[in-house]
Amino acid sequence: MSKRTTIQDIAEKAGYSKAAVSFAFNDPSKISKEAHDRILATARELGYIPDPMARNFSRGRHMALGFLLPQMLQESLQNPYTQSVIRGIGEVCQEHGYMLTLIPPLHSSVSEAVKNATVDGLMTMGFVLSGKVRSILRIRRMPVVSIDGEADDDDVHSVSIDDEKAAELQLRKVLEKGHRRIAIIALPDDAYESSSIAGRRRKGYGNALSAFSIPPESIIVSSAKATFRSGMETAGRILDASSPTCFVTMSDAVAIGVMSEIRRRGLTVGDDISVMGFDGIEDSGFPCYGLSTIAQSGEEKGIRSAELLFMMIDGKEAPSSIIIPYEYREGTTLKEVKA
Amino acid sequence: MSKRTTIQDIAEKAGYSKAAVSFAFNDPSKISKEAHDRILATARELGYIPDPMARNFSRGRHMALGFLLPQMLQESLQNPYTQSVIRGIGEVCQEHGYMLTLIPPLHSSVSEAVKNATVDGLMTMGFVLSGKVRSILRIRRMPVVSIDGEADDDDVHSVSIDDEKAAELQLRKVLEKGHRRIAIIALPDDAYESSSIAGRRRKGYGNALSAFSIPPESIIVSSAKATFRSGMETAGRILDASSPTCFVTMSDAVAIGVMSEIRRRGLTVGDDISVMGFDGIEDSGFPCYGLSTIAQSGEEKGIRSAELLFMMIDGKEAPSSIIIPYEYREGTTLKEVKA
DNA sequence: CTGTTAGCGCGTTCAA
DNA sequence: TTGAACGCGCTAACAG
Repeated sequence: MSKRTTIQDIAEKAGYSKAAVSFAFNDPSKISKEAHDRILATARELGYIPDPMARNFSRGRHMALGFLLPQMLQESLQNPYTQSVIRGIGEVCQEHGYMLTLIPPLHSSVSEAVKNATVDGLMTMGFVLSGKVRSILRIRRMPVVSIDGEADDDDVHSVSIDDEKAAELQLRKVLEKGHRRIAIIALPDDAYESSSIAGRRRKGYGNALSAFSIPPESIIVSSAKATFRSGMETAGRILDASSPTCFVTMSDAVAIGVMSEIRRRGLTVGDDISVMGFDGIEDSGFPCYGLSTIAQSGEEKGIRSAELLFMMIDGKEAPSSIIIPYEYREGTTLKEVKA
Repeated sequence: MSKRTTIQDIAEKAGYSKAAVSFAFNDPSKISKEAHDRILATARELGYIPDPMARNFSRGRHMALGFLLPQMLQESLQNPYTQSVIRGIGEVCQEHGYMLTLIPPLHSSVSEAVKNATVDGLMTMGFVLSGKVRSILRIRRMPVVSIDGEADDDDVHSVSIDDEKAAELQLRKVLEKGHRRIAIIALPDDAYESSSIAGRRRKGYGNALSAFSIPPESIIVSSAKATFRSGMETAGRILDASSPTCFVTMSDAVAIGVMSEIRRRGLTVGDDISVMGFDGIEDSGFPCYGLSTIAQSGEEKGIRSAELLFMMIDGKEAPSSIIIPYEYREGTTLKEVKA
């Protein structure tokens, strides 16, 4: 197995210096057309492609953005909403000539992963960064954008919607339709903190309830991972034990699971039991069978996050927090409660 | 903005050589416990983390596998089957302490992307690598695994099922149920080649048809991208123009779209029109409402591919082609044709 | 066994 | 157009 062809080999064979070869590939205007031609011809002949890692190393750039995966690649990637966010990020990366690196916990450790990540910036979605991880990021001077994360933070910039208000709107719509036997399926609090997305939305639910003078105790609240299956299972458990007139979920994926379980039991979504989702994954081409939901553009979140990250990487002034819009999307799964 | 802390700084401050510092992080057994402690303490104090890029550069490894995205990040990532493959890859990466890099066409060029990809190996799914790309890969000595790609190839190893046989089985099941007015929705041929996945499966369909002595002309064949939306639209067009008793698709995503369109028209899947899928995405937690399908494990494909890649990276002997099993999965969407 | 020296990997880029 | 320094950590060879 012969050694790789290096810039040196080309320089020698072509009769120029390493610098000239480098220019031939990066800035032909700095050398003569003749040199340029000769060098490229030699490169083609010997089969030479500048080693991207060496290149990145000397330029001090990785040409990749990282997406930090909290735990299981499994769950996160299963959610169509996450996918649309990734798609948004991917678009921006592509424009900038960047790659997108998925970073799973390295040997089960997020901090190890962050220590070793060869990326110019990092994004995270919906989970609270531990102090340890943040300190590593600070030492590495790595720009971070937290999607759906804590809003006000010195180091970590964020992109999100106003989750409290959005959740309040969501529940208001349900209450306005007369529902009182409501089952809320929240996202798991990844921390017990109220700064988490689930915490903020719960607060919004509280606001809606008190606006309608409804005691929080009358509402069934459980939580489920943002997957279809988890939605099915949770709905199953709830329906075994009680009979809500409406399910309110914090994610469309869960809502779809709930709907599927409702149908499995021979009931009709909408007429028998109402369902309210959150995310608006129909936008990403996913069939949602008329799911009523709070729509927020995952793609836009991804785009804005990546753009934010690139601003930081380029040393430009960047807003510490971006709030994107949301809206109630009327569907056919939320109906007036039966008398 | 002060400079990053380097191994040099730690060496000086701790009173040891650079080598000692390096050992402290990589192979503590080569130095005394005392030195180890002092060095790590100093590192913590000054805020030092070995630069992963420099590390990778000197070790000659990227610690990342690449997943080449043919065109739009959009479509590929939208398909639950692709996701399950990625999940499989992710698992293996995690075990090996590797990252997974998604590689979109760089500035719209796949070859540019491949030239610049900082990964130790590459995977591709369901599309034929151009000669140009292959030559780049050869020059870069980059191991490649093609998932669902060409089977027999010198450089490119592959992981797939026996698509021809699987497709034959799929159509046989449909024919056995008495269907004759059949609409096949194939995948687009990404090349006009019969070596493509769509080509191989079409061949299988041909075999099934001739086994039943049915003229191929009596079958409606169209093609659609592997997305829900595309499935809906294509089904819509077909139903506007004709009335098949059964849809046969090359992907569950399309099948789900078809089912959704059938329902939208007030018809019942199974009783009015049968639907047959391909992939078995239910395994990945996706609600498929009893879709009859040819199941192949995406996760296993991902796992085997990544493992294959790691063998090649480690210079071990690796099989040039891996065939994984598939099976017909009976559901409720394929029924006996009405008399 | 502990620790050091020195050179390497491969392009990039500045001063000449 | 080029020589030489540089980026940063790894590691073979060697000395105490």
